[in-house]
Amino acid sequence: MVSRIIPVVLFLHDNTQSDPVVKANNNPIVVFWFRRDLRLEDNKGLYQALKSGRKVLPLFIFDESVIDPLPGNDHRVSFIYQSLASMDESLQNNGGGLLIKRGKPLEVIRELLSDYPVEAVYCNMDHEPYGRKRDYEVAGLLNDHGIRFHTFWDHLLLHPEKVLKQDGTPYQVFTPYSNRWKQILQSGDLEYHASEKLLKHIMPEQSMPGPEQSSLFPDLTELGFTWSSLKTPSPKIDKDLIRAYDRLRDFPAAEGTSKLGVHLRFGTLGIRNLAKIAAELNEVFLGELIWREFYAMILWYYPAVVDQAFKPAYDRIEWRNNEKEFLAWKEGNTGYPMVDAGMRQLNQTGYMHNRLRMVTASFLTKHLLIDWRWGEAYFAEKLFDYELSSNNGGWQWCAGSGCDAAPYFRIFNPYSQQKKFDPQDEFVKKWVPEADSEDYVREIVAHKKARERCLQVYKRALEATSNKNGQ
DNA sequence: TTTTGAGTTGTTCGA
DNA sequence: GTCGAACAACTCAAA
Repeated sequence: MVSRIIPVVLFLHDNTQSDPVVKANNNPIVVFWFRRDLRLEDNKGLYQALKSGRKVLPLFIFDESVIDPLPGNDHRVSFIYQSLASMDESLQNNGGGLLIKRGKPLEVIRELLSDYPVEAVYCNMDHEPYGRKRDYEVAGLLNDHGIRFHTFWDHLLLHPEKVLKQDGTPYQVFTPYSNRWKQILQSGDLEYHASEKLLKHIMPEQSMPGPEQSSLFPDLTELGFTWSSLKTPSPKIDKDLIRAYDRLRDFPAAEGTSKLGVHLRFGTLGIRNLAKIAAELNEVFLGELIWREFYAMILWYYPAVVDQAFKPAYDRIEWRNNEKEFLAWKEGNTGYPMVDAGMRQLNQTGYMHNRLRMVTASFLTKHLLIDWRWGEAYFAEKLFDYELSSNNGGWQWCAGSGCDAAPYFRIFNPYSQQKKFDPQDEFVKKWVPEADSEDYVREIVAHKKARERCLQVYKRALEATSNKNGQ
């Protein structure tokens, strides 16, 4: 396996007392750019900005290239908007406010530089390819203006470059990664950054230029969106749930999972505090947080996994990709109660229980032989807590194509899964009430036949590859 | 350098 | 009903 390592550009400066290029008749300010860290508490980059000795202009940009393709009532946009509004309220109480813009980040920031005497821009780093490219370009722009760009590692606990094998290369197997990760974590990194205590350094709202004050914070409709009707899971950390996580997490009817993914994804909950609690209360729960870091690390070092199998051999699988069957899967009409229950939960709530994510993903890739990329894209569209690295890692794990993936002959039996993890049919009945009746749709494929077909197709693809490589 | 043990979440078959 | 082995072979990680 050839490592496809892309160059890393870091701007980790602690020295904020540099010589700024500022406009003559104005006091220089610094900008804090919120992205996926939508909270005022324990926000590392914000903390550093507030400690810079300058007034801080808090900024959020609705990135057109991200939100334009989304449907008008996208629940994630509503969630972001709501989170911004809540931060804005707190900032108002401190005499400031949040500046909201819609556009292309590079252009918005270029414009900002002409409106404000910006001395430096602060933000927390992004681990995804798009965000890294965006920040690289912004860094270039700021550099051209002699403006410093201070970025901090906040979204994840450990930077991918901190958890490496002894030979300096990244891990590809979870368990040793996890062991090393825990080892390193013990030596710190959970420090609290009390950004919320420093809000007096926020720029007073009256000194923000603009035609009208109200234009600083536009309505959701002005941004081209309407409110989503879906419910937002609470960001509250439920300690009892975390204590019981290893016992209850596999039973979807038990609601034994935290549903905090969405808050980690948008940063409405800080990872440091959660990891601290997890480390104290439940090893298995902590393990899930480490999986999140593991897949982020994989995406960091192997960005090609976004559209390629981590194990190239798996890109030779002859997917059937039947559109009708894909539609039946999406709508939760496969005739397999466990699969349909999961898909309907996703469609109706924007969430799917982890156990069901595996069952439905295994069914799509192995029973229906539909390309994992199709399923991944559908989850990306629907999941409230969608995060590229975790979603991609999970799908490639299920399809067998990922690093440290499930062996391809491990094909979930939807009925065994139901019997084991929903023994009273509680979850299934909730989402597929007609499952027992004659109205229920017939099985789209017979399990045994589909299983054998999958084993054949996978085997053929993998043999073909090893032959081609001359063994 | 070589060796060795191990690797998220499962299923099926036959004794 | 229960239990262990087979399923496939490979690559990783560390000693």
